[in-house]
Amino acid sequence: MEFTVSLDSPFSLEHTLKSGQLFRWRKRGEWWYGVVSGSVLKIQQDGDTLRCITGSDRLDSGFVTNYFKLDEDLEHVLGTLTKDEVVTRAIEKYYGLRLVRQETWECLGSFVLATNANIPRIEKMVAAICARYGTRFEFEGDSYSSFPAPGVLAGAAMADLRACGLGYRAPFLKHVAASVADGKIDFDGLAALPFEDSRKVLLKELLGEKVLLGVGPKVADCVLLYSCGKDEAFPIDVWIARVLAKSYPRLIDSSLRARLARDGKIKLSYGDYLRLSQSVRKHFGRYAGYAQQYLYMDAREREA
DNA sequence: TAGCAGGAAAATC
DNA sequence: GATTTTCCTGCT
Repeated sequence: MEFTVSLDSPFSLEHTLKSGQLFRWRKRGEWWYGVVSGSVLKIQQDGDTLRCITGSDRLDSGFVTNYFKLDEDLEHVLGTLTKDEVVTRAIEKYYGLRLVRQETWECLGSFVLATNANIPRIEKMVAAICARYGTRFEFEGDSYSSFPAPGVLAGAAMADLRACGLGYRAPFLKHVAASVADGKIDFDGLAALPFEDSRKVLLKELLGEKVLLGVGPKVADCVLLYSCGKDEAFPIDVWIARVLAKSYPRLIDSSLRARLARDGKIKLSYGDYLRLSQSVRKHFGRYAGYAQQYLYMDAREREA
């Protein structure tokens, strides 16, 4: 199926797909190829038009609009952020970068793998579990695999999971997959809850047993921001922590600031994370997640 | 709450 | 080629 989507709000496909939210997009020639919802979405931006070619009728213009959140007025969103030189420069540089709305299970499964790994490695791990456990299909003569269903990963042998290069993350992914397969997390309900409540759901325990092993506040924030439309979520990873320490010290409470100055290294305890997260969300406002994504992109590109 | 381990691969030296 | 770092969380 082939169609176009006209943009009436700023959008940069390139910045969005390279911003570290998604792990399954590759550029070949002028086209971006992604496996989304079990089919290939092939897409190219030409000014204010998106050209799309898909392998499934389900991936129509409505789907694309929803996936890239094109219904969200980016100018308005960025206008609400509390500006300063640092975030203003990042926004100018990567203007059009948008948060996406990916499928919650895939997002959760992917970010469980993201602990202590860099992006090339995460992409490799995700590709490996898709190839090993996903459903294979063809598009334009090439072979692709869907992101595996939770029930499939829940039933996977630990040794096979480890063989995908997951290391110590293998048992976490299996556990999370089993919880999801057993319906212990109400994904649909998440979007309807206030932000802090939705995060509590992802971090919750039942009968003294953690429901989602390997999911702490950072991963929870990623899931809520990238798949549940919680635009106020502000995931704090090592890159963002460095940006905050360098450019936003006044958002960091004195105790943490003192420890940062003392040992230089940035390690956030659970309590540190929640306090800092709240402080930063209060500063940037209800679309804080957009500020986070622009700052993250800028910090990473600067390094490269 | 603080300290540490965890597995493997990428970055860096 | 060795060492350090890596979009962190769980356990004690």
